[in-house]
Amino acid sequence: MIRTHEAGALRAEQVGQTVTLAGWVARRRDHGGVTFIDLRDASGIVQIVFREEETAHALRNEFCIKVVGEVVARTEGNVNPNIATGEVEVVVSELEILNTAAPLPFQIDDAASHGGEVGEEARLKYRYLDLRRSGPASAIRLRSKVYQAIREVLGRRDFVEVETPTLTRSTPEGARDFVVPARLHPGSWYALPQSPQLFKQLLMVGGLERYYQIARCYRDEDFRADRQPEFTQLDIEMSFVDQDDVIEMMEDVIKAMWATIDVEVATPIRRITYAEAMSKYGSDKPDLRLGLELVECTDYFKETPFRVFQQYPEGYVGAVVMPGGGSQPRKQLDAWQEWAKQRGARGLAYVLVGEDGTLGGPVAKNLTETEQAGLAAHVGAQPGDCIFFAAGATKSSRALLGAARLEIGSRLGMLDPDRFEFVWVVDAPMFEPAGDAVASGDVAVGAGEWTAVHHAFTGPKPEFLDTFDTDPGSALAYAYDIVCNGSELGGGSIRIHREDVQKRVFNVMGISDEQAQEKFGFLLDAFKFGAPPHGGIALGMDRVVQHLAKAESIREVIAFPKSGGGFDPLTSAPAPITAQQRAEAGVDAVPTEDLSSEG
RNA sequence: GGCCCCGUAGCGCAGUUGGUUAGCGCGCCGCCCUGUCACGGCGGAGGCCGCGGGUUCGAGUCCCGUCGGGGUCGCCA
Repeated sequence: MIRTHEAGALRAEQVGQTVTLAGWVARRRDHGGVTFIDLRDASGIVQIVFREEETAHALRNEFCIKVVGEVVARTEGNVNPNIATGEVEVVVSELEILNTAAPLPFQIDDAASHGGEVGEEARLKYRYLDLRRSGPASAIRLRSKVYQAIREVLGRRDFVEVETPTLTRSTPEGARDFVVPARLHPGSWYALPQSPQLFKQLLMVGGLERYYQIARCYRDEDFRADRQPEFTQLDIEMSFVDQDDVIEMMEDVIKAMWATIDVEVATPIRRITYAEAMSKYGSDKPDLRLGLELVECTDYFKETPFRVFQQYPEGYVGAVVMPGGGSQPRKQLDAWQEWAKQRGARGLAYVLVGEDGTLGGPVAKNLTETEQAGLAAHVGAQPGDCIFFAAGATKSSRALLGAARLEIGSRLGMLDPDRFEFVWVVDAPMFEPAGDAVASGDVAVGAGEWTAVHHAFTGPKPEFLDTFDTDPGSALAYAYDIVCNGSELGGGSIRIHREDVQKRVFNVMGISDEQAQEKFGFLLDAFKFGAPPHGGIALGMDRVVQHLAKAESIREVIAFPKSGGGFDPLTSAPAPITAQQRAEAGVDAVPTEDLSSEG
């Protein structure tokens, strides 16, 4: 080793020792006769002192240096309590510049942040410099700790870590695939996996029984704050298990992951049904740090003269209360209307509850006296509150109220970032009408009236085994999602392990036997050979670590993330290729048959 | 694909109802300084105001387009 000690590890115990340190110049304070430099390495910072004028003068920020010197105690009054090594300093006797540094595109030292936060564009372009900063560095280190925790738990439980192909064929998650030309088969393409879904099921057929993988997955979809085109899943599959077994195992993993930030997750984690989540929170991933349940009002306004609320019995009227919202100025209430319009709603009806209990706002006068009299009690509003309403189609109205609920929570500062509220959302429907979910036919799996809510390999709950194809609308899936603070960390299901059941599911989705054989023949074949009952789960690790790091974006917890449009600001990928590369890759091969109509 | 916000010095930002020489902080360069730790002092360099067009006597500022970034809805189970 070039060094004998780590800079951040020096304490009073080392006083008197001669040490060799190596690291970066974090900051310098040149007094002419004496120069102080904060030397930074991965372990932290220590102040080193140069007594001779000449040596230190040439040093600049982020020079990589090696020094030999004696650890001395700082005199009283010179101790710096702000750093871990503040009781000592190293008096340098030898300096070696290992590498100089060009002027920096932005400042690295934490203390320099008073010059302003560094923009993300600059940070990502010079991510290797960004990673020298304490915040980004600790996020990446946290991620590593979390992975270790996962491997410890799953190793202890006899899970087998298996790698699956990343050059594979298009799988049916429903997102757009990234594709890779196959040089040896011009006109044919690999797809990058959206998840190892099919492979992990095949591993169960293969008798592995307990599999996991920290797997890179790829989906060619538009960007969001919590999405990247390549992302990482903790992918798990188990044989001979029930929903409760998967959940129990996952809770153990979650406990271990949150223990890395010294948070104890209480288990068992509560469970709510999909139906309950939708009706109470207007979301399939409710944020339970917040009470503020939606209140169904369809019946309440059964005979209302107010046209907007005349939804009984087919439509929906619901409400959510904003505590203390009754005193919002008109301007703010108008802003809510804008907010709702941006979400595609016509507006957001509201009623203000006065301090004396009388109702105000433009909607109130349209309600009957009886309706007015009982309203506050029905929705649980107190004097001084504001009641927001949505009316119309159930799904979109609840979604609007659910979003309003979160907006209220965030405006009122009710979403404590240090709290973690977990919940399992279970009993989701197996299918939804295809028209609901599928706007663009190119990503639709199957051409039927129904599409899988989870994915096509999710089994029905046992009680729907006989009826799921005759009455797809009411069948519940044997699936579960783990949600934390309104963010879906992951989900899974008990899979179909029988060929006949799988074919019936494909049929509901409008996938013919021939098409199924063409796309998933290898899976159906596998099921013929004593496939065990199995199920599993996948967690989005970028989101998990984002939560643990309390980061604003998943980009913060990815070493080299992409920016909008899938562009990598560091390498400038994607980039054009040469004509020769095109020719060799077979990108321009003319397909002999057109598969576009198959879906 | 729709909508919203942002592009001004290396970085973070300000720039008034359009007005003549575009500022501030940090950083950078030089000199000074023996106890600083956000060291300090003096001096200095550094700008196609994202790009293209338009309006105007005059555009960083207004209009149109375009590119880049961020967010959001669609989409992503």
